[in-house]
Amino acid sequence: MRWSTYFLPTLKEVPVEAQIPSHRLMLRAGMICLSSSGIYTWLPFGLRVLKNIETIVREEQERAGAQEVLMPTIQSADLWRESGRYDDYGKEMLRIRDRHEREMLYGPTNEELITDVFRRFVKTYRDLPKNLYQIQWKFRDEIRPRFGIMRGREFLMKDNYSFDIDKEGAYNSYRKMFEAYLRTFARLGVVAIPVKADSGAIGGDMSQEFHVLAETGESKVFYDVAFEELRHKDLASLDIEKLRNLYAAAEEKHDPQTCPVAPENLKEARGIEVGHIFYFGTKYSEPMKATVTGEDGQLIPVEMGSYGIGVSRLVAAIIEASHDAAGIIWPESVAPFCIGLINLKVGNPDTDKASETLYDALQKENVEVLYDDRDLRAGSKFADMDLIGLPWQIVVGGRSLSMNKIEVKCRKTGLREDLSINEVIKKFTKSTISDGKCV
RNA sequence: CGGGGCGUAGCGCAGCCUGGUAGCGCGCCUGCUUUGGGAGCAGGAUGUCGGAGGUUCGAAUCCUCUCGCCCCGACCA
Repeated sequence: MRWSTYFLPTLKEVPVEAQIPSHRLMLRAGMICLSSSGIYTWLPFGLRVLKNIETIVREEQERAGAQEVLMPTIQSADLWRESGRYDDYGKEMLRIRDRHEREMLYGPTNEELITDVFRRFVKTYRDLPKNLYQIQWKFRDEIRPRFGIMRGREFLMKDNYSFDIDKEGAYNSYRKMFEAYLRTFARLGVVAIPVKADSGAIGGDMSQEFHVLAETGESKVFYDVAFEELRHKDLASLDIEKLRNLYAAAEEKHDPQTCPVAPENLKEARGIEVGHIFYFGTKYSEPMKATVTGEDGQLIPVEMGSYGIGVSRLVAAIIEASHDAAGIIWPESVAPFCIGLINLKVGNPDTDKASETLYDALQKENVEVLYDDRDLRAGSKFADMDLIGLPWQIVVGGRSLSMNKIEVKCRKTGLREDLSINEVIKKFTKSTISDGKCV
């Protein structure tokens, strides 16, 4: 992509309304713009990140055996009356009427809908277990939206629902999701700690929240220091069993008296909730009559669990966990582009030629490159590139080019090296996988 | 919903108290000079002062209403 033609409106000055780093940086990096309170338009650069996260979440859901569906955003109030939640949910639920004065709502979550889908088709224990997921926009009419996308009213969420014949099956589904979540967050480049938590309005007795550690997190969490190894482990070496048994708890659930972790191994931090998994048994299947015939011929309400990942919130959470004074530092797995190619002297035949050669070669190799071909001063281009946080910067300028070298800078470490054009191409094509992400 | 704050050029702000017909920085346009970390000089464009009503000879400024946004609290992926 050539920056000169790309819709990427960066801001030099910090917008006043934004208080936390992710909100400021998302506005300054031209990722989102406010439409109305808690509701945002995703601009091209931000949308690329959102899509990248979505892809990883989707891949890990499929790997764990869940199947994708897409349910409507607008739902009928009748279904919610069946579960009893139409009256319970309160003002967070956006209620609307259609032209026939029928009561509708914009879904804040989808247990009722999925239970309805399930009960229509599944009648026997032989068809269990099932696990269905979707990635869909939700709306919760928060009393006070804040922190940009972090706490918006409209948000993109992956939600899935497991159906099992008995409690043991349900726990098994739960465990699979636990593992899928650890894998998902690890791939997204963040450390997410699974903490015991209240299951809130949705109900149930087995429930964990996944929190990305960041100073601006909304809740306080306590956890075993061993979780910090997550940061340094690759996927293959994740020891799920060990992680499942480590201690972590939200502030409300943490009791220093009974905590099994020695004080010197107990860490305290703030976290951003990006995922929530819980088992809730027959809370919906019973009132909504989602039953199957068991081996003995009796009707049994199915055992359910539900599992959420805040996809749009993750964009902000990742930035909270990965930025510096100059801007965003994208983990490579979610970066909107792998490389930012800066031509410092647009119009100069030598830098133009070298830049175009690199741009073409990398594109041919399927590496995602944002080529800054704008005719601006060096300082602005460096500042913009640091702000938008692409993992690698390739700088083509007179200084190094006079020695037939190109400068390559790692955004995260700040380390630079001078390479020949061919070495640059080799460096990035060798480490590239098919979808254009650097490894 | 309760408490506080703010809406003036694309962005960040001053002007408001004490009414006299709108300004600064950045950005934008033109030209020249500059060219590896948000350039310099010269010239230029841009505002129904959030909206409606009122007071007044005269309102960005005073009064009333209204809309929007932000912050603190209870609530939440």
